[in-house]
Amino acid sequence: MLDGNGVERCDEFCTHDDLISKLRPELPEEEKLYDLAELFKIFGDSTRIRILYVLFKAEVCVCDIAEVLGMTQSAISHQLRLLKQAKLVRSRREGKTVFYALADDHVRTILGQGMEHIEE
Amino acid sequence: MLDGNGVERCDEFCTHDDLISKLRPELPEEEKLYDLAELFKIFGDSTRIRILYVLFKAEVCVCDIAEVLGMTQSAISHQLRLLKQAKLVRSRREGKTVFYALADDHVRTILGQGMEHIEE
DNA sequence: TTATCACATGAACGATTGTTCATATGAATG
DNA sequence: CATTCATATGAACAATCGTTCATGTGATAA
Repeated sequence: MLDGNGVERCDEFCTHDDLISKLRPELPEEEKLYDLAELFKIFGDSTRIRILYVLFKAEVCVCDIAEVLGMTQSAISHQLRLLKQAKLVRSRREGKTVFYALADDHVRTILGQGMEHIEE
Repeated sequence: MLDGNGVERCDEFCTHDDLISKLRPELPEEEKLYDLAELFKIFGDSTRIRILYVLFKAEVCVCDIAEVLGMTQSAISHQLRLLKQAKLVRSRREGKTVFYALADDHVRTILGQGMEHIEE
């Protein structure tokens, strides 16, 4: 499956060696591509998407998110943890309550672009 | 876990009923949010991200993608199928060879925005 | 301090997902 | 036609992921 395995490689006729040697160095670092996939993985769950849309316009506490989405506080809290680790949301404590909000307009843009795509 | 379950709900004091009743109707349709998550799920895999970046500038055949990424033709083909179903890539047949390319600039924008986010 | 409330977290189970292997399709060539 | 080559696809297994349940943490108030 790796290079040099003749069985899995195309013939000389199909494999455009010059194209390949040109493309390879133009790719971003392997690690960045991995991190990028990890980022989109966070967007790739309907519960998290719904949470992000709840936060689209307002700053909301965990309890209210759970209430709006009809899910347990625990499930929401687990997802908020992932969203925060990915820096898609930020949190602010006020007494016993913790308010969450979208981290920046970057998140809004990505959500908007995605929404445009599926509406085509 | 659904509404009306007192155990899982916050108290009156925490639950901001007016905020909730204001937020709920502002959310996009449940189905759209689900579809949006499905879209981002496609971006959320490093193999697919790498394929998309191979296609970022050039139109490339399946065999060459496999060669550049050092993976089997089968694995690449399976992923290209998902990418095409999500309309992130388009394909063009030329004899025995099938060339793939990014579907539109929408895809480029989403990739670019994501890349900016992780580089912050 | 003790009790209560809002939220966070660890373990575990069921469901989803990506790869491999084997095989099938579809196009060109002899 | 039969063969070859590029690609597509089905089944199956390992690994990852999201939820639930139980419990822990941090803050307020009595």
